Amino acid sequence: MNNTKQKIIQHSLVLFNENGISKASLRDIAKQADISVGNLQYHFKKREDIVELLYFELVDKLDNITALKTDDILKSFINIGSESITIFYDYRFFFLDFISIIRQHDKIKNHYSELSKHRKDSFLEMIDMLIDHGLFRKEELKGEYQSVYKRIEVISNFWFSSILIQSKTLSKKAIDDYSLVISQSVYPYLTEEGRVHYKRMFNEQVL
Amino acid sequence: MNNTKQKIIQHSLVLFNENGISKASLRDIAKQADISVGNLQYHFKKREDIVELLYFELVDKLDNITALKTDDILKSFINIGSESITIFYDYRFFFLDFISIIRQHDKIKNHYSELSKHRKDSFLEMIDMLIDHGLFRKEELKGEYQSVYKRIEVISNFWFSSILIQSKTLSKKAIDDYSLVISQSVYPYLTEEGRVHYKRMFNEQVL
DNA sequence: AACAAAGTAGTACACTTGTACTAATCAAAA
DNA sequence: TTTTGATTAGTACAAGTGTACTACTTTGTT
Repeated sequence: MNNTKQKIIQHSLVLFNENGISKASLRDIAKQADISVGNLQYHFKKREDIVELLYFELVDKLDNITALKTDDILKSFINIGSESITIFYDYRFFFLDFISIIRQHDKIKNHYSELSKHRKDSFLEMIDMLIDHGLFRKEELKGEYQSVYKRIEVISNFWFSSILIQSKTLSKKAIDDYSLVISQSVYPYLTEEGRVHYKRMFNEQVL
Repeated sequence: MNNTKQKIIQHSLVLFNENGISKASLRDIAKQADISVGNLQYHFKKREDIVELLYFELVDKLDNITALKTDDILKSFINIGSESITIFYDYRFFFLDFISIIRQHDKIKNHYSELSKHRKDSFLEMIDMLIDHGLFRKEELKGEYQSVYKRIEVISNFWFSSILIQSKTLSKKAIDDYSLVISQSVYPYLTEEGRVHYKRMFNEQVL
């Protein structure tokens, strides 16, 4: 990608993450990237093109999460979550402005919808494997693990928003907090054997 | 409250809920309420005053959730959640624009922060009661129920946002979906006796 | 009836925004 | 070297926004 173009999206990302998309005017971005507004417009015909490009950058990075095939399947299950949220953090503007973006970009909306479906399928597949390995218990309610996924989905999409509501700023600590909350949310579904693994992984103090 | 003022906030709420705060200009609101912009400005010096007033309306309604002291304590536990989310729905603009509101209104941010703390305390008290009654199991991880609350908090705050990401519009069905997801999220913490109650309440098909 | 206060309408202004447009500069190929 | 196309800067404009301001109308009190 062009050097200038690179500079633009790089600085856009910073501005977006800091104060939200709506607070970053084209003039702000141009100034930050140390180029003229005319130049900015030359590279991005429409303002929203920047957002789209950043979104698909995010998607790319998510696609490249390798399952990290450890022999410990529970560990890689948890790892995928951690890696995802780490990428989310880098593009947090997207999640902080989720609704307004979705309302404006049908393309992004549709794409993310599809992406979520895939992620859900992968999740459920992984759960099946974990059940087969005797680490997770079987479903006791109808659609129980779908419901588990739904919860994790909401929490991951809006974790940073949730943090920002209560604290002044957002830091990388939010990533670890997320991992803790998610792993704890999964704990009750573990079998005896699964809990042994869990304990080993987190050195969690089981009461 | 004044009749005109009432009309303003009523129509503001509709517009806000439909397309988000940022898409509702003062002229839009005035037009919708069938008054002049001048008149609108007479009643609300600053645009943000409307938002604040609506927010405190929401808070008022939340305060008035009576515990509905059924003899069934599990039922009233679930009921509080349902009633909350029903009120949330009426003021959904607030949750759909959560971050931008928070960024703009320190007053609201601080207030909601406090409110959340109270809600958390109430939640944990209720859990203690449920444990005492033998319906919930004891904590097995450190801060386990705090983590449960955190999850419920995020999900309730961003449930409607989450729905809107995937579907075209928002309907009251979202309320029931929420109740299902939340009750399922609590199920694994129930004791044997608790699960009997649960089954009775929801006629849930336990596999 | 008179009058003060509250309520209402309409206009105007200053500011910001996205973006269209033109001219200047640069890079590279012929 | 010339020339062509890509890149950059700067200016201008139209639209929309919040809000200040003035004048008119209604209401209620004395």
